[in-house]
Amino acid sequence: MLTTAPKGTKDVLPGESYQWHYIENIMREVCRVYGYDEIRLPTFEHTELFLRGVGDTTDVVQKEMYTFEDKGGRSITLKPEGTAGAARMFVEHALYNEALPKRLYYLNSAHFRYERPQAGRYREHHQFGVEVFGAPQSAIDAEVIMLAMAVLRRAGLPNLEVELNSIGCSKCRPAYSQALKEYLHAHEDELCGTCRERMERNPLRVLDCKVEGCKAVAAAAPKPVDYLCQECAAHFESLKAYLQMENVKFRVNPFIVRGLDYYTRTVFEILSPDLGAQSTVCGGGRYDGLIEAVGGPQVAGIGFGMGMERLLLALEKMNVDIPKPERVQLYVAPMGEEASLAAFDLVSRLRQAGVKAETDCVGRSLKAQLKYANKLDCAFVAVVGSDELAGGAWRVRDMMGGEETTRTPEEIFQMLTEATK
RNA sequence: GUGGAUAUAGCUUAGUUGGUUAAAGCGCCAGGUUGUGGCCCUGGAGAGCGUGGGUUCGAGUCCCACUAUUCACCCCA
Repeated sequence: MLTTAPKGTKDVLPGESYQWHYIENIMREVCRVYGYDEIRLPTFEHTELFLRGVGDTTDVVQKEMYTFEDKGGRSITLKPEGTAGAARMFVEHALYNEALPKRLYYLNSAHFRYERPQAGRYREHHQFGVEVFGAPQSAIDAEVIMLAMAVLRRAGLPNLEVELNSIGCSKCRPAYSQALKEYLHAHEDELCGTCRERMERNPLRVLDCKVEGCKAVAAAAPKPVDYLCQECAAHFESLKAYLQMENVKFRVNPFIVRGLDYYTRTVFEILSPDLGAQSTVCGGGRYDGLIEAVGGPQVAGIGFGMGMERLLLALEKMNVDIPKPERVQLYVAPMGEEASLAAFDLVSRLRQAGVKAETDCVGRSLKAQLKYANKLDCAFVAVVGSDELAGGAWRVRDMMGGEETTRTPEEIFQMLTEATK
């Protein structure tokens, strides 16, 4: 117990952190080009925020939140998703008074959901995500989807599928809900137990039930797309036109409705079909009513979340080549105390000059040091003993070929600092 | 929350029909010339077999429970 990480959590080991850096750099770089600014938000929020923002009928809120009372008697929840917190920040700091739209992103943001872990699903996972406030036009929907695709493509992920849907707005939703409920009532006996329950409260969710009987009912059910009001329909058409113009392949999937209540109009998912059961790498949509729901003015919003562990898992499954971290440029192998001091000094100078260098600090024999340097995959090893100290020239071994030259410490310093320039 | 699978050294595994001090490869450490790596050789450290019960003269090997891991459902990133 003591030496086991809690269920559903995962350590990033020293040999794998470079993979995170790889995707983080891509995310930052793509966001830079698209003009998105980074935000960092708290890991926990008042429980109330998620009840109001995400919706208290959703599975996420009802059964997956890590909620507890703090010592001051407040109900606190570790964030299960990122958008509600961003909306809260937007309202709290009155960012709607600044130039809109506000394009924002976050990464390595920890999210918590109490679920049974499995491949690509953790109780604590990290998301890269984007939120844009104050842009109701469909051009932003297209931009956000393209940004997500740009990140995934740059990371090297093949076989991506974009699935798109529109679930309408507060104007057209009631008529649709009505029609859907009537239809579902007529087919109630064909539905599974859960669907019969949620049919009243949250009928949309029946559409993506995976039970065979429900799938059959859902297949013939009224679709949100057929009930869109004129504005929503136009918005959706326009989004599709943007994507087509930019050659973003997508498929309209009338069954994606997403599990968070704040979505309006556009919802989308990006799938990596080779990922197994948890194939959604990225999911998001528009939330034009959320800012108001958390107490702000009426400001449109759209965003997505991308699972970083899932992206990494997909890259691994697809054997995507991630650039290895920089090797140690020089290992200095001293023999004797005096040599150790000289070695320490050269290494310090190299480090200050930005060269990745290392020397012995556990008193190993020369042979053992060379073995160690070999394991580290060092480019060069410099050997210093009493002879070298006396003559002023150290032996420098190229670990690739094995050939040795002699150079003064100053020459070694020059050689390596030149190389990094 | 539901269902299935698995649980032996740091890692990957072997452990015959239950029977002496639990085995191998990799990795780690040290040697194989008194100052030289990657190959090879030798030696060493390291598990008492997930935990707790039970059956038995005797269990890593059988039974039960628990826990953990894992895959799928559900949900979602």
